[in-house]
Amino acid sequence: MPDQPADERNAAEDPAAGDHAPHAVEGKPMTELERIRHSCAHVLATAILKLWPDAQFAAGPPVENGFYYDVELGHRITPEDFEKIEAEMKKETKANHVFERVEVSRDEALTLAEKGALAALGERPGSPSKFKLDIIQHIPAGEKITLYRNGEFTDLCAGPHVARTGNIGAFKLTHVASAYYKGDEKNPQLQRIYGTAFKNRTQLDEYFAMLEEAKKRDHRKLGKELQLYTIDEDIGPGLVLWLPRGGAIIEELEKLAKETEFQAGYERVRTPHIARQNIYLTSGHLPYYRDSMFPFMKLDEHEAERRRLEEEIQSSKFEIFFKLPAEKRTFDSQKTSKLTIRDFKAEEEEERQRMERLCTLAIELVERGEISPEIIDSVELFRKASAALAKLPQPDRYYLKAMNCPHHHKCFAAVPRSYRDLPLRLAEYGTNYRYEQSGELFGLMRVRSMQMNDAHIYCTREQFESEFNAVNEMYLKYFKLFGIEKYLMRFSTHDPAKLGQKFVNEPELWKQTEEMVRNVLKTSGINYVEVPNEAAFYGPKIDVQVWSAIGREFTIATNQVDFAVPKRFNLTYRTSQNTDETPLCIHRAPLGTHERFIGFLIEHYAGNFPLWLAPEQVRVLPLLSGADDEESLVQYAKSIHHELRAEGVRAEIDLTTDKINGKIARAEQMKVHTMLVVGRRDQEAGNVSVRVHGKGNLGAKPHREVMADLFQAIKERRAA
RNA sequence: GCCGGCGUAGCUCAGUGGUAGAGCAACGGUUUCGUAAACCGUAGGUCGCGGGUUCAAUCCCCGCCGCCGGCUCCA
Repeated sequence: MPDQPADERNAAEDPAAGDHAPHAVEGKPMTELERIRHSCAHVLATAILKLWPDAQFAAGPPVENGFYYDVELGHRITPEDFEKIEAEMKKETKANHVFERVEVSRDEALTLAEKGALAALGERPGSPSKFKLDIIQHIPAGEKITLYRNGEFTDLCAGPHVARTGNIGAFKLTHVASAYYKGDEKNPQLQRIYGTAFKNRTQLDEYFAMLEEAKKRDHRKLGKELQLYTIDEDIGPGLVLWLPRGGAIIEELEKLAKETEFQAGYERVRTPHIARQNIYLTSGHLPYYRDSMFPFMKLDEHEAERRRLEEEIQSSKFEIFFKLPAEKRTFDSQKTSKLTIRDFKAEEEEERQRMERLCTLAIELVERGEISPEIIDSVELFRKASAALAKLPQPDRYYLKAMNCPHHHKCFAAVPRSYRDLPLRLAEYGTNYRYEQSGELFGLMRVRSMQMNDAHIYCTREQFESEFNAVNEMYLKYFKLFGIEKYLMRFSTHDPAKLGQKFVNEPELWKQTEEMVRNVLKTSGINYVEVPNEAAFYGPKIDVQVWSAIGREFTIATNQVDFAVPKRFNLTYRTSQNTDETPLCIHRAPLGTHERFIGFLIEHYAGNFPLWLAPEQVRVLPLLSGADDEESLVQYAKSIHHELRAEGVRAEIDLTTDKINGKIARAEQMKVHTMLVVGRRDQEAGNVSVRVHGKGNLGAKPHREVMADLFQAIKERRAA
């Protein structure tokens, strides 16, 4: 990275880098590969300056699979420019310049930046290195400031670097995108040029070959090819239509979840997709997360009347406002960016009261003869319309639910609860709708409608630890079943300094629950990291990250402790001492949402689902020629097909008269798990010939044996 | 939401300022055929949508919608 720690922080926040990314952290030495990439970023900047001398550079760190450099430049760099830039870079690496480290004082650094000589080939009078200037100003006092030189190029940089530009073995620019300076959308947008570099050509080639492989696993590509799902723009972006083959996977996942949860003592509830506004005021979601929810549906029997009155109020407001002397217009509305629930509810009322004060003032002024009496008409109109509006019944507002908790809390509250009822575990594959920003939508991974493997566990403090542990056990069980080896639990905790602001003011509960969660994680030997200051406002949480085979990282599931919202809902149970107590709530979703989880599974399995999950488990392929004497062979094939269907196996049969090679090719392309080839020879011997996707021809076996094995493999959810 | 790129048949893609093609899939026919594609034929498109420039627009310009790569965001 060419810059000082300010930039390293920036890189550390780069989602592309990820927490597992081996990027440089202050105080930790860079790996050799990182030094190569970091140095290559300097070479990139050098090349860009040779082509466009007025380029201004910001940050250029190594990231997970390469490096980037952010540049401000009038010319819009496109991939067509890459060849040109790479040619210049080549010259620089061929020249084999030394990376020379120079320690400078803060003043020297500032002077150079003023002269435009940082991230530059020399001084550029009149165009200071503005981003570098800003970075220098953010370097903490007392910290060393260093420059690195390679050839003509000098950059502000904490290092380290490879010894010489020639040590960068092989590199390639990959793409260009835009990024805000320091990741803040209020800052200018820069062009971010991505590239990658390796020790040698072979490794670079291997990397690109790996990318090609990864592309083949992309869930969007496979999802289309395997006819799992579609997203139709007439239905809406981010709204997934599950086709029968994808629906089959959903069925299996739900069967799995229902079995597992039943055995773990969960009970299932079913709740509607919408709810009235009030519930989201109670839960706190509406003031905080209104932007992520679809706009409400308004059911208003008095719509026309209400609109008329609102217009009257609006116009009389303006009349009053403008007829008042300027200095009396104390109209400034408080900024509502930090809405609390109460504020939200009271917003309209406060506005009305503000106006009412103005009305009273107006009347006083008229009485004192300070202003013309015609304002009285407006005041009367305003008061009349306001009163009439207040009398109208409030319209109903319904929201699509963005989460299931409020509905489940109401299920808890519907029946008087005793400590004997706890823990109460309410589960539902709930459908949620979230209005994600358009630019966020991404295949199945980020959608606007989703179905979540949700449940809320209501328990006492004494029960908490064992309940939380049981949830974790369930996660581990699922990881094993799906062969997920690389996972990480991010345990997000609170910052005591922010109690009452970002986090509910319950210091004891925070401490207790965090300690209990930590205990569970430690004793169960789960792979986790603790992330301070990232908890939910109502309690500590665990985000479960897994990595797909193409190295994409996904937060697949979440597991949260909630000791605040149940209180808001006045949820209580009767204790053995005959007092009322608020339960703790554990929110958990081990299989996340169908959308994201299946998206993950597609990439994880590369579309080659194990038998129990495969959309089409078996296809029967009779060897047919279309001749007249094949009737009994057709019957044999059909009987096998029927037998499978009768056992609930997703089996199809291919009765076309295509050659067997053609039938097999089609079945393989759709990644059908097991193909049963039946010809005359098999029929006569009571056999079927088994072919398994990815394993090829396994030869003829007795029909009964094959069936029994298929049923068994499905029943035990065998891995392959 | 922001910056940039892209949008041609069900799918993968070619193509041009003079209203469009290929392969696969589909459909019809022919084919005695044992483990990744037999052969012939037919049909299929308002070239994302709307406006503009032009004698003429799928192609050039503008707006919108959608997708892709990033940024921001992610209870």
